This record gives sequence, structure tokens and C-alpha cells, in this order.
Amino acid sequence: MSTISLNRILSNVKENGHKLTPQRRYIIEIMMKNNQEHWSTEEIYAEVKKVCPEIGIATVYRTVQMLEELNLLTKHHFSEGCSRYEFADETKNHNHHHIVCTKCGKVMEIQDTYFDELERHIQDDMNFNITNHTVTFYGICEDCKE
Amino acid sequence: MSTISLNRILSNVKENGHKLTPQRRYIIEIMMKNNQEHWSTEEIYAEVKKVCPEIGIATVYRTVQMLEELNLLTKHHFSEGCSRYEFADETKNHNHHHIVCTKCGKVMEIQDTYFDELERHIQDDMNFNITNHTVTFYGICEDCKE
DNA sequence: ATCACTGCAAACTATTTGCAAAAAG
DNA sequence: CTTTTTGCAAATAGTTTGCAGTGAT
Repeated sequence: MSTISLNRILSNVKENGHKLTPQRRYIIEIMMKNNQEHWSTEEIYAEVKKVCPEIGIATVYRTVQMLEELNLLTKHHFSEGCSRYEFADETKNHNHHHIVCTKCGKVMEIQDTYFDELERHIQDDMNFNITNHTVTFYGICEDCKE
Repeated sequence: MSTISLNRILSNVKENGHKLTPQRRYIIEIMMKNNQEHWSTEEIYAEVKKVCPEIGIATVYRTVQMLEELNLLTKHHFSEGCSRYEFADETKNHNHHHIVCTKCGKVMEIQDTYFDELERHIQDDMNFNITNHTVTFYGICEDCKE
């Protein structure tokens, strides 16, 4: 699954006329390999630097931006400071729930289709004390359709 | 309703040991009076400046931060650039849906309790082309409870 | 009169951009 | 060989902070 997805990503990048540089490979591989789901740019940078010390953070920013434009990455704005990225997985996409700790900022993921009961389950099963939630839809509004 | 809430906010600020300065009054009044629901700091600043030209943007930042700590304002991270604030209304809170145009950044609000059907309704009734959605729960995680 | 609050400017953090050198195709 | 991409450093944008003066209670 991981390998299949990796190849899918890599060929998608090439097919869209982008070059496959070592830096881009490293970024994609590390983001997919590691079990941490939601990456900040700093985290990606630090991790890639271990294996490719010459990389600059601008490259990380440009790469995630490119991947987002190809709809391969999803950008999240959970809380303060920085955006976080995760690979868009079509199996779970568009039905995508997150729980965010307002104290430590940790982001956890839930994959469920129910919703009203969901909250109770999170409280009970995950021992997560929900204080608030937001549901946000992204899209193109009436005025912006040309 | 507007007046009741305004007084509620103002006394809440005082009761918590904070002083009611003209700047704070202006910020609260303007945010409540205007029909625009989701305010960026720049927008608040520009609006207050019309009636109180000497205000500094740091005061706006400090005020919304204070109001957020009192749980009077809710902070949102809809998309790029800046946070947006709206008054926490207990009647609609915790059941709070937003639609965000990814082209112009406009934020619109929906007040509904249904959810699965909701998306279809937004598409049809509001002529808003949904491309993605996120559901985010905020709270305190297991590790952070002391 | 006291202590919180303000405005200003400087500091800080996340992100973007210009550019010359490097490298992918 | 051409055109994209890179790393660096400088620029930008949003937000925070230090500080001396101001003002609410």
C-alpha cells in the first residue's frame, strides 16, 4: 500500500511535468514512510536534513506547495503557528476527522462515518475531552464561478 | 439580542478583572454591530481606526487574545494568512458549520443540525461547489490531563 | 495613587521571492 | 543544451514583546 501510493505520487509528479529531484524524493518518501500523519514544514525539513543535509527550507516549502497544487497533499490549519500537511488518501478523504489537543497541539485522526455519536465515542474511547468542534467545507462560492 | 449580548460581554470583561478601555469597547462594539461574522485582526483594526485613529494594532491583538481567553471569542484558522475571530454564541456553538471559498477566502456560516444531507443542501441551496471538508474537534488529550 | 493598558518600534516566526549556480531530462 | 530546480539570503506578512507614558478604577 505504501509502495503503491509512493509510486503513484512519484509518477503523478513526473506526469505533470515536474522533475524528480532527490530532494523531492526524500520529502515524499519520508512523509509517507513515517507514521506521523500531519507534518509541519519544519518537521519535514529536520527529517530530510538527516539524509540530505544540504537541503534548504525553501525547497521544502516549494515542494509541499507543488504537491498541494497536484492535489496530492492536503493542507491543514489546525491551530497556531504553522500549516500541516498530509497525503490525500482518496479512501478516507472527504470524510476526514481530526482531534486536536489545545494544550500540546497533538493531532490525532479518526476514521468514522457516523457523526452525532462520534463525539461521544471520542470522549469515551479515546479519553479525549472535547471542548469544541468545527466543521469546515472548502469549495468555490457562487461569486467565484466565472 | 445584540444589546443583551453586548452587555454580557462588557460585564464579563470587567468581572474578570480587566479594565474597560475605550479601545476595548470599540473593538467589541464594532465586532458585534457589524454583520460580518468572521473578523481578521486587520479588519478590526481598520474599522476601529475610523472612530479611534490613535489605536495601535498591538491593542487589537491583545484584546482579541484576552477575549479568547475569556471564551467570549472563538478563533478560527480557515485558510492562509491570518486567524479570524467571531463571538462565541452559546446558542449555535458546538454545532458550528462554515463554508470557505478557496478562491476569494469568503467565509459563510450555516446553522444546521443535520450533517450527511448538509453537503447536498449547501451545494444546491447556496450554489457552493464543495471540493473538500474537514471536521475538527478541539479539546484536551489523554496525555495532557494532569 | 496604583497598576493595568496603550502606542510605538523592534523582535520574532512562518513563508515567499530573487538570483546565480547546479542538475534533471 | 535547455529549462527547471536548488540553496542562500533578503523580503514579506502576521503576530508578539519591551518599554515608557497614559488612563481606568
